[in-house]
Parts: sequence; C-alpha cells; structure tokens
Amino acid sequence: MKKTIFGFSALIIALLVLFQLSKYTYISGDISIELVIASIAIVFFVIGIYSNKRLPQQKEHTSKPVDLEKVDALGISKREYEVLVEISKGLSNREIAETLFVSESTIKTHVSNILLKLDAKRRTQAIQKAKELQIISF
Amino acid sequence: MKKTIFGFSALIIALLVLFQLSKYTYISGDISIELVIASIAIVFFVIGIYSNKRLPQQKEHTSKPVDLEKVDALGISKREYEVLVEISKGLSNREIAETLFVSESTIKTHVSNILLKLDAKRRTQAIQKAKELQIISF
DNA sequence: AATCATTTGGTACTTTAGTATGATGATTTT
DNA sequence: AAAATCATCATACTAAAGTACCAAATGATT
Repeated sequence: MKKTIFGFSALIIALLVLFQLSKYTYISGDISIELVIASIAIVFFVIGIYSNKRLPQQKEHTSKPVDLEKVDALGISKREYEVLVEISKGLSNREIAETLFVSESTIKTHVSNILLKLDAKRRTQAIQKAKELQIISF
Repeated sequence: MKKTIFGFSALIIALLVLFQLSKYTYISGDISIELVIASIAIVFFVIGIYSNKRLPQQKEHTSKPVDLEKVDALGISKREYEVLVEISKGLSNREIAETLFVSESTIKTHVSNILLKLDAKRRTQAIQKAKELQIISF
C-alpha cells in the first residue's frame, strides 16, 4: 500500500514537471514540441511498466488455477479431494475426521486411497505431488 | 488493479481540468497543449501496463522470495533448515537421513526442534507454516 | 579457559500414520 | 433389476513419526 501511494505521488509529480516544461516550451519556443511529447510518452510508458511490476503478489493471490479436471482424471472422488485439502492444511486424521464429521477410520480409508491415486508413500509426498499437479492451491 | 488504473486516469483528467481552467486566464488559447500531453501520458501509461502483461512466465519464475532472515529470527539453524526443506519435499525421516548422511535419530531430533520453533504439531503443519512465513519456496 | 550453540547420536516410549481386509447402505450407471 | 461406484465404519496389524530424556564432539564467542 505504501508503494501504491508512492507511485501515485511520483506520477503526480511527473505530471506537474511535464506541465511546467510544456508551459515553458509553449512560451519560449526553444525546445521543439515533438521532443517534449516523445519524452512524455517514454516517461509514462516506463511508469506504466514499473507500476505493473508490483503486481505479482496480487496476482498470486487471485490466480489459483486449481485443475479440477486432473482430479477427475486421477480418479479422485469429491470426498477424497476434500480430505486431500485438509491434509495440505496440516491437519491430522483425527482433526480431519472432526471437521468433516466422520470417523477417523473413514479418513484413513480416504487417505490410503489418495496415496494410491497420487502414487505417494506419505501424506507429505501427497502434498508435494498434488501441488505439482496443480490440484491444490498453494 | 483495474480500479487503480481507473483511479489514475481519473486523477489525471481531474488535474487536467484544473490546469485548463487556470490556463484560460493566461492565454486565450485554441486547443490546449495540456489535453494532448495528458492524453499521450494516459495512452502510453496504459500501453506500458499492457505490454508487460504478456510476460506471466517470467514473473512466476522470479517470484520466489525465500526470507532467510525469518529463518534466523525463528532460531532455526542451518542444518534444521536443510531438514525442513527435505520434509517439504515429502521425504521420510529415514530418507532425509540418507540424503544428509546422518542417522535417523539425528533427523528426529532436528524435526522435533523444527516443530517447536515453528509451533507445529506435525510435519505437515510445519510445511504449511513454513510456506505461510515464506521460509520455503513453493 | 570457560561458555554457548550446534550437530550428532542414542534409548525408551507414546502417538499417529498407513495397510489389509471386510462389510453395509446409498447413489448412479448399465 | 443388476452392477458399479462411493462413502461410511470397523478390526487388527505394521510402520513411521514424534517426545523425552541424555550425552559427547565441535566451533565460535566471551
């Protein structure tokens, strides 16, 4: 947010400077108007690029392309996927059971199936693989 | 960000209007030079933004800011951090022991310390917390 | 020289994770 | 209607993870 304010200020100052320059040029006529316009174009082009470079953080928050088709292709069911998401949050089987209102046995069954379908030996590896496959949002 | 761009443009236009009003007192001009300049500024600003939006691959590659200062602040040692990285790769304690050429007991000690320092109950939770703290690259 | 943090490793133990197998009801598909 | 899939739960078991101690060698710091 500080960067946004800084960017705004910089832009306004740049505009003010350019207006002063244009006014001077208009009155004296020393510098050609084409040069001023070209300078303005370049300056704002650069500002535009720079202001856009501060976007990746925001983009990462908004761009979470969870490929649900891959989930289907792997034969992972809805419920299994729910469990997978909870695993990636760092929950234990018991905790997952409580959040989904089922028994721990059920979760164990789901986890085993998930590990089979993701070809993983451990839940941590399942997290890693699911992340690589863009199945879960990280 | 769309709102920001819109806000920028609106601000520039508003500035323009103000300058235009003040300028009329000085010169009884024809077509104002400020309008042209502002238009160019906006146009090239937008061009600058959109010309940069065609490079999402580079942004994803460059945006991996692993905050190693936080690792230090949490009191996590070099070796512990190495173990943490291996955990996030989905390796078991035995596998980590083999890759780092130490015994499984040592890894267990490291893992316990990591869990304490990250305030995690499980290694999966440690992965999640480390990711949130931007300690590991995901 | 003494202190401190790190790394290493051990034993003994508890807890959690994961496997194998079977079974039941519900839903969907054939 | 029969078959297949899914979600549920259970028991019994093995494997892995994690805790709680302890201890010794190393390297840096005071």
